[in-house]
Formats: sequence, structure tokens, C-alpha cells
Amino acid sequence: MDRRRSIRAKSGTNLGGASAHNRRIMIDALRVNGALSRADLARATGLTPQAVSNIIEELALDGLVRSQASVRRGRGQPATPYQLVAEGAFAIGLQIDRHVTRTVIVNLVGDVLIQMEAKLPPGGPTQGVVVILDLIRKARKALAAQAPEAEKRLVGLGVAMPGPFGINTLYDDPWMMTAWQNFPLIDRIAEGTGLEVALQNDAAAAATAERLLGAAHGLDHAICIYFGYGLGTGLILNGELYGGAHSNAGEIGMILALVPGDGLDVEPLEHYASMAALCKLLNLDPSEPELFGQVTDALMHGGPKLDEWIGNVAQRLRRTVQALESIFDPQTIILCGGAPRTLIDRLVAEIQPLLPSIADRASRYPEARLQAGLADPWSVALGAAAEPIARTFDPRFSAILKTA
Amino acid sequence: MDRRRSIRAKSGTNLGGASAHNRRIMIDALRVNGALSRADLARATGLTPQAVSNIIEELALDGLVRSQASVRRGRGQPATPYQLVAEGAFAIGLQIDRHVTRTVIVNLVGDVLIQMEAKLPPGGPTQGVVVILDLIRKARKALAAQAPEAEKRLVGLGVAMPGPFGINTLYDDPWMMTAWQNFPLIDRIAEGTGLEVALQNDAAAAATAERLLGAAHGLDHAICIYFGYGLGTGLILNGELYGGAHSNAGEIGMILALVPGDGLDVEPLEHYASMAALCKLLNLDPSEPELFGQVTDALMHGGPKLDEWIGNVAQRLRRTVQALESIFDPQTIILCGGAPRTLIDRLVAEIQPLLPSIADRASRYPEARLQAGLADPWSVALGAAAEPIARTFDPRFSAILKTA
DNA sequence: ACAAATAAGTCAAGTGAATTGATTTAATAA
DNA sequence: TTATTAAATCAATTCACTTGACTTATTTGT
Repeated sequence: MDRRRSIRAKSGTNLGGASAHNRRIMIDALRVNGALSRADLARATGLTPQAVSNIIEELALDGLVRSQASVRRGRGQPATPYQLVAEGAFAIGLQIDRHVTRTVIVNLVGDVLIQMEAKLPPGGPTQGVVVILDLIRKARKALAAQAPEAEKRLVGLGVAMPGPFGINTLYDDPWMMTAWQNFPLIDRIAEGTGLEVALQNDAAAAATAERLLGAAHGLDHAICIYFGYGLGTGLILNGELYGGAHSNAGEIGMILALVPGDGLDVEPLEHYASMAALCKLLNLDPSEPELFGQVTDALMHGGPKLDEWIGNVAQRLRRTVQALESIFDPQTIILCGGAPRTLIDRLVAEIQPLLPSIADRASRYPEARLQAGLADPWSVALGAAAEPIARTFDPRFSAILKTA
Repeated sequence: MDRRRSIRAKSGTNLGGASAHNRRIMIDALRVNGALSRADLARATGLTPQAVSNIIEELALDGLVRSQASVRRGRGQPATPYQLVAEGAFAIGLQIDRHVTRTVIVNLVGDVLIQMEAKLPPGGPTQGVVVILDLIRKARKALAAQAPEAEKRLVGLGVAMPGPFGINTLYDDPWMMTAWQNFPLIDRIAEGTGLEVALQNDAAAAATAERLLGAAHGLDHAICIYFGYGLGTGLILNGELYGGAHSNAGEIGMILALVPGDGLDVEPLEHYASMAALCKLLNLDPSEPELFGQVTDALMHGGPKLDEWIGNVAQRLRRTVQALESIFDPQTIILCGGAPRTLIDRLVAEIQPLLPSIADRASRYPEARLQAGLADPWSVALGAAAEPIARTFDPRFSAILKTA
């Protein structure tokens, strides 16, 4: 028996922590609002103009912000707005999907500089990691050719892959990537690249992408339904991605829903509502590179089987949207995915009219209750890349932490 | 057109903010872990022993912590543990229900000192506020008689009432308290009492109570299903109560669920699963003071109608629990409520066995997936009282805020 | 054209909570 | 009896933010 209990407590903070927090606040404010003057920042953050001035000066020295031409805004001295420097930081995103892996390198403002993909060999993670590390090496080489300074400013590597993590297989499911999920992937990639590596599930990554440069930009409460090979959600709560106790929050594909008309039988939602289900229905090969085009073709062509499926999925998602609104009271819900734009748009249209819910308020904010988000095979990799940037520059991650 | 856009940014922080944060960290650590020595606190918070020493000294001076007898723990100088002083702070909780209002006064550690209720006149809020203010006045008088120092240490008043707030009535519902929800209640109570007043819905208050001294004590990720007159949830995410964009998060009673066997008809969950539904079924008067006893009697007695209802509700809640687990990945789910203990326990039992979900992991944490929480007509008022204490002493509320 | 008003931004000194490093106190272990 | 370990304090230092006075640049009003 050990005398010393393990003590649960949050971290204290100090001057350095406060300072780091304030720097991140500034960067976040510039990201959300575009260019702002020092005076603007002082008003918005509640800090004194002097403090803001010092911080901005330092950020400029670090190459993270840059002044624009001064603008006259009525009386008084003209303001000098500052904007983020796109080349101030870079990050790598890596998506590991069932059959392919994609990598993306973005800069501080989310521009995609490099974009590469590779087929994953069927041998599982042991062989897969070799392919992955090779792909990352190539991407970094391409980056170096394009922006020689960038390598020094790489802040990390984000990995996104299908969840859930650390779970006993619930139902026998060829889509789940059990071997990958039990492999020490992060350590191996960190070793192989020398970068800080973090892992999240694909829906969370898609939500991060929406927040950085999609429909959730600047929103603090948004739910992103990720319609891809599986079905999940990325939860943006209080301006932060919520992961739950074990980083598996948002796995709505695993919700057991009643099968209509079939008594009390239940089935996981993603058995209907997912690209995997659609591929099965249309007899398409999910590893086919031209999959998106094939699906789009099928949608144009139509057909009773497809129409029935869409109606079925839309009806289920309609109730899902209503449930998510009731549970989260968000500003908006975004349907995005690793699925063709045509399909996402069709689904958003078919889900209408939405069911009544608490989101149906008179003083409705500008955002629609449900909107389409990014629909692109690259959006997960993009979101994965956004994660290290968020970690490095997002105030939420640091407010409570000491800076050693 | 106004030139100056409204700028969205988080607040900066300064020395005072860091200091306030650290004070709250200490109090929070003592609340969760019981008595701790300064050295323990230093290790747990990451602050230096010196910093902790100073903070604890100040807290002791403020009458918020008190030293215990020193304890020998092996080699080295014996440690002096510090504990929270129960009389260090007081708060008032107020529950406004359909037919009654209840008030409770608690101290810093959540002991109930005063407990009073009054019937609400049917005339709506205009007359109701008079009753409420009178009830609070009486409660404060009783407190003054019992603890003369307490009045000076009142940190605020929390109000809990059924939500949702600011919504157009969705379905015609005699249980909704529209008149109350559109009344400037907080302002009137703040005026009448001279205290800081905050409003939350009853499920959120129940969750706060669970966190302060119930099954969610010390947990950072827990979902409290509140089974009362209506049905709702209090969401404890990252150790903090989550309210959503408009403080209406958690309204699961409004989720439209399929009516089994009836094609695609949907109905709000709380039309089945709530005390209101049960009262309707058993022809009981919900305003009856002896309601809990009556329900308990009925449960003992049994009967096919009641058994069917319980089975029905349990089956729905079973799926609800599975859905909440999939969505939130919490440490535990707690079924609590403004309902008799007998009913809550019966439901928890009937909901078993739980459906498979991501919470069904091999390395299951000590908490059960589903457990019974507080079941007591006073728990909402208690939670309402806990809110001002949390606001005043919980680190989360202040980490980001300046202290003027 | 000139003063007054307004706003952005800087300078220089002051503040205060935490850190650093040395020291004291009190127990167990050898 | 001495060494070791741990809790807690003392005194000096640090550093990011605040304070208050000041400079600069523009518009407004006469």
C-alpha cells in the first residue's frame, strides 16, 4: 500500500503562463478577425495598450505578425493594422484511411503548400508506417524546395485516423482498423520525423479544418457531422475541440438506432449512413481513386435504390440533427465529409425541412441551423495539419499550463 | 453603417488573473482531495512550494482554509495538512418549479444549513416573485440566527428552473413555464436581495450538485440525466458545466424519438420518460406534497400499466445512455432526479443490461457506466446553491478573466 | 488658418506574484 | 550519533503587466 495517494489537481500558472496566454490570444484574435491595430487588440482583449504594444512587437520580431499600411479611421492618429504572417509557422497533417494515406503541409493561415498521397499496403501498420514515413519525407523535401525557411518553423505533425481508440471491437466490422489502433503509431512517427505528433480521429480533424477555414470559422459552438467512410462528429464546444474522457467523443456512427418497422431491433447508425454503406449498395470499390466521380455519376443518374437510400439516410440524419441540437444547443451544425460535394449538398437538401428543436428560435443567429461544410478527400489531412497550429497558438491549450 | 466592426477575442490576463487562478486551483484541489499539505499542493499544481505557502497563508487569513494537526509520513519534517473551512463561504440556492419554490443555504463544503419551501401562487411570475423574495428573506433571517457571521460571506444566489430559455414554444405543453421564462426574473431577484444572481436550468443544477457532493465528485467528464417533472441532462465536460450557445444544452427531453411500431411518428422523449408522464399515467396530482410517497407506494404495489411504463421508459433510456456514451465518451453517466429514490433505483436496475458502446472498454475506470445519483426534491435547489460557490472558487471560471 | 478634440501609440517608472537559492526544522535510517 | 529525507520559510530577484504622462497624427469647428 502506498502512503501517498495520487492527488488530482489542475495546474497553477505564473507570469510566463499568463504571457504565453496573451500571445496566443493575440494570434487567435488576428486569425478570427483578420488584421487589427494594437488599439483594437487592446480593446478586444482587455489588456492595456502598452501591454499589447509590447506583445505585438515581440510577435513581429518572431516573424508571426506583420504591419499593414496605416489606415485613417476618422479623428485621431491613423491605426496600423497587423496581420498574421502566413509563413510564420508550418505544420504537417497526415490522414491514415483504410486504403490510402494523405499528407498535407499548411502554413499559419491554413494555405495548403504540399499535398501528397500514397496507397497503403494491405499488410497493416508494420508495413504501413514505412510508406507513411516515406511519404512525409517526400513532402518535406518538396516543402524545402518551395520554402527553404519552412523546415525551421514546423510546429508539429497531426495524425488523423478513424476512431474509436482503445476499444474492444464492438461489432464485427471490417471497416474498423483495429490493427492500426493498437499499434504504437504516434511514437513511431515521432521517432521517424523528429516532430511533435498528436493523434485525433478523422471527424475531429475535419472539425478543426472547418474551424480554421470553413463554415465554423470564428464560431465557439458548432457540431460538425463527418460523413465519410464512417460517420462521426467533431464537437467544437467553447471554441475548443472536445474529446471526452478518452478522445472518443463524437462517435455518433456507433449510436444504436431503431430499425424502422422492425420492432425493437437496433443497428449502428453508420451501417446506413456512411460512404461505406453507399459503396456496398452501389457495389463500388472504396479504394478506387475515382470513387468520388463514380458516386457523383450515380447521383446524377439516380435510380430507385439510390433514391431510397438517400431518403433513408436523410430521414435518420434529420433526427440526428434534431438530437444534436437538443443536446448541444450549438450555433450551427455542419455536414461535412470525406464524400463528394454533390452527395453532401444533396443530403443537406434532402434533410430539409428540419424537425422542430430548441435551435428553432425567433432571434436566429446568422448561421443556418444546418449547412454544408468542406467536402473533399483532403479535408481530414488539412484538419490534422491544423491541430499542431491550434495547439501551438490556441489560447485554450495553454491558459492553465505553466511554461516551465 | 458603423466603421468599427465588433471584434471577437478572448480576454487577456495579467498578474492578478494568474494569482486568482492559483487561489482557485488550491481551493479546488482541497475540495476534491480533502486535506492536503502545502508540499502536496505544490507537487499537484506544479507551483513552487514558496508560492503555495504564500497563497495558503493568505487563504487562511481570509478564513477559507484551516490547518489540521501535523502528520508524520516517514522521513522528513511532518506535513501540516490544510482543509477547507466550511464557514468560509455561503450561498443561496433557489429552485422554481411549476407549483413550488424551494430555497436552500449551503456553506463552502456543501452542507445544507437552511431549507425552506413555499407554494407558488397560480398567478405567474408577477405574484410569484413576491413569494420568492419573501421566502429568501425568511431563509436569510434563519441563517443569521444560526450563524451571525454568514451574511457577510454570502457569495451569491443561484436560481434553477426548467428550461429551455428564450425559445418559441415548440409543442403545446402545459408543463413549460413560458411566462416565467420571459420574465426579467434575475434582475428582480438581484434587486430584491442585493446579491449576484445567476440562472441555470434544473438539470444543470442537479449536475452541479452531483459534482459538488454526489456521484460526479472529482470527475471531469460526466453526464447527469435528470429525471424530474421533465427530462434533461447536465453536461460536465472538462470539469465544467457546459451550457451551449444559449444555455439550453442538455435538453434531451426534447429529442424527437421514434414511436416504436408506429411507422415514422416521432414524439419528444419526455412525453414518455418523466415524472409528468408518470403522474398522468397514475392520475396523480404533480403539485401534491406527498407525491414521492404516492409514487413509491405505486411502485411497491406494481401493476401491469406501471410495469409496462417502466419497461418502456427503461428501454428508451437504455438507448439514450448508449447514445450519450457514444457522443460524449464520459467517465460515467448518472441518473438523478427530482423523483423518488425508489423510482431512480428501479430505473437504473431496469435499464440493465446496457447496450454495447465505446464506454464498454476493457480497462474500465472504477466508475460504473451508469449509476444512480441524488434523488431528492431538494437536489436542484442544492445544485443552484452550489453554482455561486463554483463561480467564485472554481478555477475554470476565472483562468481567462482579468481581475480589474 | 488655427485651436480643440480625438485617437493611436510610446516612454519610463512602478507593481506584485511567482521564482530562485540558501536555510531552518523535524522526522527516520544507518 | 550522523546522514538522509522532506516540509516549510527567508530574502533577493525576475519579469510581464499597469500607471500616468507624453508624443504624434488626424478630423472637426470656428
